[in-house]
Amino acid sequence: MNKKVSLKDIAQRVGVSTTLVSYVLNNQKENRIRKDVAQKIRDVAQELNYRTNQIAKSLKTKKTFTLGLIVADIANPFSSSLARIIEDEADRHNYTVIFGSSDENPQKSRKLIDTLLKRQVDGLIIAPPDGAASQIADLQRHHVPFVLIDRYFPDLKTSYVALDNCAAVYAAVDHLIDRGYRRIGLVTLQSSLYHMNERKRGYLAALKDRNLTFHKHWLKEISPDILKPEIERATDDLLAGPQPVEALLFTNNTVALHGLKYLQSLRLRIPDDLAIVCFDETDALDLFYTPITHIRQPLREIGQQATRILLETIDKTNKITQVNLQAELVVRESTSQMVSKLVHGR
Amino acid sequence: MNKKVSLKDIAQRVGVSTTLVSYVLNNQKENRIRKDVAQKIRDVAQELNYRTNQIAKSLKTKKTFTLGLIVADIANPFSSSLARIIEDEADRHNYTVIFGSSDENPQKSRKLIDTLLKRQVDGLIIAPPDGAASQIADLQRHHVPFVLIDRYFPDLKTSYVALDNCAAVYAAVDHLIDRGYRRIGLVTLQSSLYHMNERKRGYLAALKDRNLTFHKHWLKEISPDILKPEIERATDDLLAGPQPVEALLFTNNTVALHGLKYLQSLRLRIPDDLAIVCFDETDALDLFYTPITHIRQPLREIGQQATRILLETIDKTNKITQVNLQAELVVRESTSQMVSKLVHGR
DNA sequence: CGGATTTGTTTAATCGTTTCAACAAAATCC
DNA sequence: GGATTTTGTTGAAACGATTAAACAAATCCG
Repeated sequence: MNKKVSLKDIAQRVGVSTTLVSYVLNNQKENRIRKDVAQKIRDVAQELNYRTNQIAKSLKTKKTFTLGLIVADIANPFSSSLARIIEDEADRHNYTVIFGSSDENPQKSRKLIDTLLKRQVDGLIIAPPDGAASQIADLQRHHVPFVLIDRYFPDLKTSYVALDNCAAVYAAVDHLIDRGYRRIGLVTLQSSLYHMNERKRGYLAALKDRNLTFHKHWLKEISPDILKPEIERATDDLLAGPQPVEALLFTNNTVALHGLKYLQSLRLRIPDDLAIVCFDETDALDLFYTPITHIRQPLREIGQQATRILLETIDKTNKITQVNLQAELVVRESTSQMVSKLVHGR
Repeated sequence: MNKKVSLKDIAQRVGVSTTLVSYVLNNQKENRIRKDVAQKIRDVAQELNYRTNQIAKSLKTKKTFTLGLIVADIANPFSSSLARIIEDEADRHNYTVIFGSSDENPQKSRKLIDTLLKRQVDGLIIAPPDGAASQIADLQRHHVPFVLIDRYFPDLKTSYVALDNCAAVYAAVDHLIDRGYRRIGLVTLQSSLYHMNERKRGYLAALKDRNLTFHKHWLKEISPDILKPEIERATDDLLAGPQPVEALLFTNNTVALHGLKYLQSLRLRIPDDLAIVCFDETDALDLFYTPITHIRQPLREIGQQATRILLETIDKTNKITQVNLQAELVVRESTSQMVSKLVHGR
């Protein structure tokens, strides 16, 4: 690699001090510096193809203009869409983003936080995995600027931008009931994360408020490690017996994807045999033969707000901001008014 | 934010020099340092929750252990899957990744390269957009370690890891012909990027080698800016007239997604009305009602090799490595043996 | 005209590390 | 027992920038 050009090189070439070069290239003390000297410096900088050493600058100024982003898995469209929005929003303020995937694993998350802090990121945007509460509390104790996204810990008074998950699922289940479905199943992930519990809570609350008795075998909690087989078994279960569910709600995009694939392979007709609601919007949903009713998270809003809040926190340390956003229920044909069963069933 | 703990703080607390602390924490001069002093230093470091300031370290050592990654769009599953593989591979060597999306825009790409170099990344992995050849040549001229992925410039002697795109499409078209299809359309992106041309070349070569005359209206080149309407129009075109195409090949995942959505909305039966091959593998494909024959890129291989080559380049400057990988044609039902038309047509 | 002010530039310290060279004290050698 | 080597530690310069303070020269002002 070519020796890199430093302020000193420019200074020598022009015959001035590095201080002066620094002032000129940072547009400081403009009224004090002779125009011709300034121009000369700029010219030489250009000519030598000078590029600020941001590392040196950061060391001195104690600011890296870098944000750390921890998502569950950057390969998951939910994470990567969010990452893209955050990237753009950060860029708008001249920040760049270092990212890492925690794989829902608190050890990895801890290691990532450590790595990012060693690199002196100015702040963190974190989708914390299950079991990361103590790490987050630590961050707070050390006054590291951060914002949680997607998930948060209700016991911890931290900034976050998240969805009102309970309301989101409540609305979806309510909609199913409106459309005539009574036996409604929920396929969700085993997790003690608050946001996942909220989804469960919304489901139960909606059933209760509409006076439907809940049967506990309608609620399937899947181990994230053996997702695919468990989803298939859960689906089989829900559809078996004399009283199969009439509608099914998948509580995130991964579960939905595997679930839909399986339903496809069973040649089930949606919504005639089974109504479907999915959490999260993915390109994939569009390719399913029946357009799928789904819960759309305001990703742009989440990403932008999180970035905005983080940048504010970085600037003036104090204050905590908590944002709860509402999901949108996008109604499609997978939850059309239930007719067939009415005809047959009564 | 709490004042951060530095080597000096530890040194003062223990009553030794920062030099000694540095040696201990970096496991240097182990045989020279008294065991009890070393232990004391480690204890205090732990107690104060010391975290190396990687910025300072990097400034001194001229190594950031950071890779810059430039993809077209991190929100695109192709990019994000690759990003994830690169992240893991980098992590295995204690590197972290800063990323940016170029949106296929050479200005953005130039700006990203600049930003990343200012941050003194040790090397770059780049999927260069159309029109970025000169930027890449510049990098080379300045001996910046980098590897291109997915795309490259045949005129430039740079390291890259890419697919043999010509062979990939050739095999797909060959397969279609084997299965009895004769009128085969190609929907691709307008682009002067070599890899896209190669896809076109593979298509034409396959037709030629099998003695099928090519009709130029079978080849549709879409403007990336107005993707959706143009794909729909192209599809309409290809299916119109007395001699509609019998098979269609979409040359990347975005085109495929929009194309399939549109075919879905037309209620076309795949493969009876039209056989389909898609470039790239996505989760989305699995939800289409007919399993889709597709060209699978060896993403893991691409990401791992690119990272490996980059790290090698960083270590011992010289040598250029060019890797051409073969795609795999995953045959599914969307290209079943053509029967219907045979019956009707003859 | 001479002191005060303004103009244009430089000196030097600093950020938190690393690392070479120096050094005192202890151990070894002849 | 004095010279030499080894052991354990420290001083100081350096990385490439920023920035407060100092300073010389030019200009102003009464």
